[in-house]
Amino acid sequence: MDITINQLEQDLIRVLVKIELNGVKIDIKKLNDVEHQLLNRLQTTTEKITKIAGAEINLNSNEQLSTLLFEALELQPKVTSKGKSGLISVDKSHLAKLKEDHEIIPLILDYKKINTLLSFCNQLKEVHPKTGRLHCSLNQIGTATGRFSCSNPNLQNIPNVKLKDKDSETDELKIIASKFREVFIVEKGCVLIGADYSQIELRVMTEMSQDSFLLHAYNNGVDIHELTASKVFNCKISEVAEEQRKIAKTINFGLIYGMSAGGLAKSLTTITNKHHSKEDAEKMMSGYFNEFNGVKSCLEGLIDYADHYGYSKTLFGRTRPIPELASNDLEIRERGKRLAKNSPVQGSAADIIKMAMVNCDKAIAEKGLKSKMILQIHDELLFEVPENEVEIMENLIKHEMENVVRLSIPLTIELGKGANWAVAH
DNA sequence: CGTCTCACG
DNA sequence: ACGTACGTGAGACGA
Repeated sequence: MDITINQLEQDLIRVLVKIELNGVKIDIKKLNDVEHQLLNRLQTTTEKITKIAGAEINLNSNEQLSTLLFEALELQPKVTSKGKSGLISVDKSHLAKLKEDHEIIPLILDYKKINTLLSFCNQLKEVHPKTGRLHCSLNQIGTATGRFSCSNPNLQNIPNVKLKDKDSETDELKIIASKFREVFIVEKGCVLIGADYSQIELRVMTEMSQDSFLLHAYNNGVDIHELTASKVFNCKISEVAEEQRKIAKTINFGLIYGMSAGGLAKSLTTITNKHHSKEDAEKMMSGYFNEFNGVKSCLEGLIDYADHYGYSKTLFGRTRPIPELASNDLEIRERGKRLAKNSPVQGSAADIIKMAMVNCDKAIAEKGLKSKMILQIHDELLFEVPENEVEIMENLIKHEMENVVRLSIPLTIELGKGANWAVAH
């Protein structure tokens, strides 16, 4: 491991200790209110389901659920995809396909949703008796790529639901789900500031590849998904249709994941609601790599590097062993290639925000400010800021995060503030 | 303790 | 012919 990464992780320890000790303030009253609503809905939903099913059934058991749907109610599964256990999948994407086939399906989907939301209520209730705040563990060596993981409770997977106008009266569960980030509040006299890096992983990809189209786009404020669409569909940027941009966005995501034609096809099918074959996806990918040839050679180079050394490396020297590349099993080697492509991207982004955390902490201390860093969510930092420090902190955060490293393209952040996490995001 | 499901980036 | 992307944690089930 590179010495600068070792130093970074060393410096970071103090920052993480502070974040964990600071904790996050929780609006217990609002949380209880949300829980109450969920419990009510759980009861009515369960009653309806038992009535239709005609018997008590444990909906948390996929086995029992599968028996009910495909044997007792004789529903025809649309896709008979089975996991290792040989059971027909009954996850929400599969259930959604059966929505029209039986009145019980929407109820089951609701039940599952309510259950997961209740689990978040349970986790968030565990505020510390002395501080009255919620203290998670940020696990510094929690992941293979260099990110943190977060546990007890995991505050990096709190539902992030934004309501559109049309949802405001129809989908009650969605409305309840949207409350979860409102529960994250700050002390009286403080403001919550959230700052997240804009497309940091695609920017890292741009830096690593030095692809001329990507460099140009990020240096000139061109919408990256529109650019991608114009290249893949061979049209002018101004002529890109909404759906084409959506597809391009999926391609850009896939790029970061080390996409395969099959994976892209499935994802395209889901987001467009239209079937896309593996061949479709293959065409789009070759179209993409034809244009963005800097990206193409970069990805090939990443595989060669990991193949040669047995590990991948980020822009700043963080390594990840990839023994999968030496496997005799073709599938495992394919996975190794995806890891070799993804890890440097995800890892470099992690390096960048970790450096920014150290710098923000240092700047806050040097200026003798009372503001506190309270959470990191991969590409986002949250701060609890006294009202009289808001302006100085906005400038400080923006400056430290955007200038933490000098790349060929700018790093930009989006900053929001308010009484809770929902409005600060 | 492995598997499945689902929440996040 | 088949399923199908990267990184996590929590919680339930069932062997």
